[in-house]
Amino acid sequence: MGDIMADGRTAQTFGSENLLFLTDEQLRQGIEAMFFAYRGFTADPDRILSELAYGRAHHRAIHFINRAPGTTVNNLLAILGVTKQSLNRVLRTLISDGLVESRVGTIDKRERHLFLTEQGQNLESSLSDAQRARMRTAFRDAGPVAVAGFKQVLEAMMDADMRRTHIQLRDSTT
Amino acid sequence: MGDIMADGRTAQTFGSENLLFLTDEQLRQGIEAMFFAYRGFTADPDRILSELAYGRAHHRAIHFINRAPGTTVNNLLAILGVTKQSLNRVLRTLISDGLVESRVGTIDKRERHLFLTEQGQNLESSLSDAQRARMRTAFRDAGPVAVAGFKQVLEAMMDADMRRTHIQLRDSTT
DNA sequence: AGCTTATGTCAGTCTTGTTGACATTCCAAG
DNA sequence: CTTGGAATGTCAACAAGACTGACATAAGCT
Repeated sequence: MGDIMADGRTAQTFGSENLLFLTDEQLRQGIEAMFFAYRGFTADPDRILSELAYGRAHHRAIHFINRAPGTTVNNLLAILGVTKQSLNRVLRTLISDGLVESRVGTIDKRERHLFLTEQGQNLESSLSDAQRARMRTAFRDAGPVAVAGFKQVLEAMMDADMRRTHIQLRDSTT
Repeated sequence: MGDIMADGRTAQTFGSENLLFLTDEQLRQGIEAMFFAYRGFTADPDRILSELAYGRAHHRAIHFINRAPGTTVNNLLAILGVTKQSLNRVLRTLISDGLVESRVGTIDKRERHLFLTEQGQNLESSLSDAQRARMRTAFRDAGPVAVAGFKQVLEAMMDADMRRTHIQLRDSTT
């Protein structure tokens, strides 16, 4: 359809042998690699979470509250890309379980600023440790050049607003 | 915890400046990059699917049936990593909607071999086109070296059995 | 003949997402 | 000062897609 040639190469392939890595087959392999890798990426924290009756949504909230302590609900909403009702259900359980603290804003009292309690930080650490251990092994096995390429491709794959959020988080902690 | 040093570097960091990309901060950035990129990765097909009352589960089934036509239900189960009840629900709708055909095996009549109908192939194409378009742009922007690194890290991140499945699929179509 | 395998199906549960409606609180503009 | 809108929270209902457990059927294997 459209730009697909009969032999399965894209139009860009012609005129430059450097672009042979853009065959449909190469792209499909990239797609499958993302699928299988994401499974591995989430497997370790998922195991820990399932024992605590929490899910991935709780992990994501905990991760980004840890990353940007004092963030508002609205800000977290934008990062996570879910509805406030969805996030609220997760936050409610985390707050009532004593993992997250919600403080009314001093400047704007409508806003709630979110922080991890000590207990929340402990869970964050154990989830993060598991995920980082896998990432560390993968990075070490692949080497620095591969890691640079990995990040480059991932950033190019994001939506523009997510790329902005990602870069902002990245640079704020470097 | 455990191997985390006070300054946030991992134990491996010491003794080799080449391994500075393994700081906890670098690993965290990798984790977030995966999260944001995966959102972009699924965004385009998700839009198409939502108009057809299908979800990601249908997409995954269609993708791998297209990739390995004639595959059995059991085989697909292993690739997708879900329960047969979960997969069956998806397959039932796809078969009754005329996108997938299920043929009783000739050698082993217990097995069902799965194929995309012409209609199924059409949907696969439009989903795949959308996803490949994004992947193609990302690959082109990042360049061949980055793409090689990207694939290398993703493979290192997979569980061993998923890596086997991935490599098997990759080599069977090259 | 009996055990195992492959598949399908029914019933129930859980997480996580959705929409819609409505209340509260507060800032800011008229 | 009042009113409109923004930020937040809550309730209710619903759907997708994962899960477990149980059971049925057919076919292959020993």
